[in-house]
Amino acid sequence: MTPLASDETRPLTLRDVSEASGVSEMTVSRVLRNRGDVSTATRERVLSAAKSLGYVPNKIAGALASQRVNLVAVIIPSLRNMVFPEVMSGISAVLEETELQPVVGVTDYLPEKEERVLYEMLSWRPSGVIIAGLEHTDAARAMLKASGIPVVEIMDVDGTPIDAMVGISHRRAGRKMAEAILKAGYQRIGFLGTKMPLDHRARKRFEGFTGALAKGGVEVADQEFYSGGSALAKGREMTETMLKRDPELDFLYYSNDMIAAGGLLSLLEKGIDIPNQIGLAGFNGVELLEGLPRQLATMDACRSEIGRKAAEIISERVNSPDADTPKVVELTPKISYGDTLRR
Amino acid sequence: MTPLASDETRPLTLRDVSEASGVSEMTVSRVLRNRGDVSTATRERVLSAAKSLGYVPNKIAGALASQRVNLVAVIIPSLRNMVFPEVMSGISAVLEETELQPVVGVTDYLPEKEERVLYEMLSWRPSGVIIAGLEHTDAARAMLKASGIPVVEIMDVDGTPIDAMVGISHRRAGRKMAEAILKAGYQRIGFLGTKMPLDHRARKRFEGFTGALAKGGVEVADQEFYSGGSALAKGREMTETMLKRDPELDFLYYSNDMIAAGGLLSLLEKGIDIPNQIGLAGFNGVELLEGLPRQLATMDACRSEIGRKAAEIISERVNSPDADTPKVVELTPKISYGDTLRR
DNA sequence: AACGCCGAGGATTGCGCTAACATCCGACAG
DNA sequence: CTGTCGGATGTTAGCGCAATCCTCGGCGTT
Repeated sequence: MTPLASDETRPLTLRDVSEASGVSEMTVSRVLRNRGDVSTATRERVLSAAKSLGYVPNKIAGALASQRVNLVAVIIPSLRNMVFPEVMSGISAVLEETELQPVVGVTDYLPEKEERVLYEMLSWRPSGVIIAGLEHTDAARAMLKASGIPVVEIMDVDGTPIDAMVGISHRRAGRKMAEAILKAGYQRIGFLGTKMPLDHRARKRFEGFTGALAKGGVEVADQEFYSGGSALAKGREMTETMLKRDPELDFLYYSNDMIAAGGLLSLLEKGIDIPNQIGLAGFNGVELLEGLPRQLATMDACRSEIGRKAAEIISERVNSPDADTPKVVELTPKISYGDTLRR
Repeated sequence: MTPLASDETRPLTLRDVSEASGVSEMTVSRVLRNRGDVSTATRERVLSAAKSLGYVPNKIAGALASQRVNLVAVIIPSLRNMVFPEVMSGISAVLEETELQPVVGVTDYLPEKEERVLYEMLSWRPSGVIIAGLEHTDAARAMLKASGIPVVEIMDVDGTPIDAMVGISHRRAGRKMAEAILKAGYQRIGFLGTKMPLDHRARKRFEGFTGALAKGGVEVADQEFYSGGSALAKGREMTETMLKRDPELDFLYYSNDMIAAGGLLSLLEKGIDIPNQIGLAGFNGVELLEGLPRQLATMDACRSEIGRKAAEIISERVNSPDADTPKVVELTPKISYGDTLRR
């Protein structure tokens, strides 16, 4: 019970446990990993010795010796955008059933940082990589190819994967929303979103959106972009700015739900008739929306499903390297009209 | 430039680079780590060889050989509560200046999972541990003590740290809010929060809160607890339930800002006069609040500062193990009255 | 009684790298 | 011309574990 913690903590090794329990290191190793035949008697002796010493196996040594590392690198742009924690949940949920473990790296939407983080992670020789987006530096792409491990690019399927990809088509998502908006009879449409040079998925949605509008003979009447700050507050600000500039707008399409929620609150306060005078739509289907005064029109990005599928692909590939797992999984976001988009 | 990626990818080692550049493995190692004297000529030869092969060092082997691992384990209950990503930001910001790297483990607020996650992380022999909360299983506590590495418990300082702690006093936070509420003349006070058996910090706030109310001769008039679901929606529901049960309430104290925001939206829709008919307060000071129709009264939990301080302690301890770093850092949350708490 | 088999456990080797020491060589002082 | 110093490199020996192969003894079979 009492961890004896040798006087001045030389770190414990298998040898310590083996000496304490009178068997060879190998047997201790077998017991601790539940591998190979060990009699119940010695197993128990070893376990109690390990416990009383407070021994924690050294995975570094274990991984080096066995050439197996049960880690999956997960590389995402940010943790502060709720989208990614939700993807993580999906990943964790699946990996928990396996012996694999996710390890997160954050890129802050910077390609060079992505490259650095990737290098760091690969240097731990993970069993697989899940990485957000299809856009990477050449070096990053080369590393991923050369790594020889399963790589799943997630969130987006508008492009060519290095290995496999799981996500939705953001172009199509933008298009679908544009079609729904036109069908509902809106005409004068504003777009509000993030500054897009680094947010490829928002850009693709925008492209799909404007493309579909164009097909209907409509152009985006006004645009507004932000970066940084409280998304809710920015949504408010941008909405007010835009409506001041062009009071005739009858629809606002936001590149994410948070700014859309800000816009919604702002318009409601002004007593504007939603969805008749102005319609609104966001993107993502975040949980937060459920508590808003009106159900915001949005499009579910299948976040948790993306995480789950990606993790499943990695897990299968790790367990049976030659089984042919899908290379492209395109999920279909469904539009939800809520109360802010006429039907 | 072209990663030659030997026909059927035997993973690259130092030896491959050493052969490709005609120097010993040791020299390659020195170059790649920027350690020791190497002439500029060979340095460049080695670097270009490494690059053209696409060599990525193996940190597993490196860590085993050098007995040094530049990882800091960060163990938190959840990523879906914005509090923790914000703490993470603080940690990352500081660690980025050092050679240390954070690795996140998530416990889902479950003590046994915390224990498992901790065991996993310690088995990678990190250089330090940052762990949320002061409440851990005996086994977890024992592991941390025995690990011989710096341990910083964060978020909370109401208790005794294993090694060091950085946070705020949640009891005091609850007390302060109670005092502000009483001083403003509110009398009939409701409390709404998470089910608390596992949320020790919410519990401590509640204790401090009721304690201070008691001193003012007031008791909490009604309580309501939730778990799971969209916090914003839950805040709405709970608020409505509670007011139906006791329409005389004149103040609602929520254990976090998200449910408080839900309550705020709900009350505003009903046209209730805030803060005169009913006052509201939350806890955390989340960024989201900035976009709400009213500025919610809250108390800043110093999240990013906690992360930064914790990371600084770890970093200092790693670099100079005997320098005496502070063992307890108590930050002082400041109350912000906003528009929902009379002054 | 001879044989083989299997469960239980030990001995050896090496994973890829770095610490620590050893070596080599040219420069420079005396 | 010798001694010495230090910059630049190589050599050796593990780090802590798991793969692999090995030993040993008991047991059932024919």
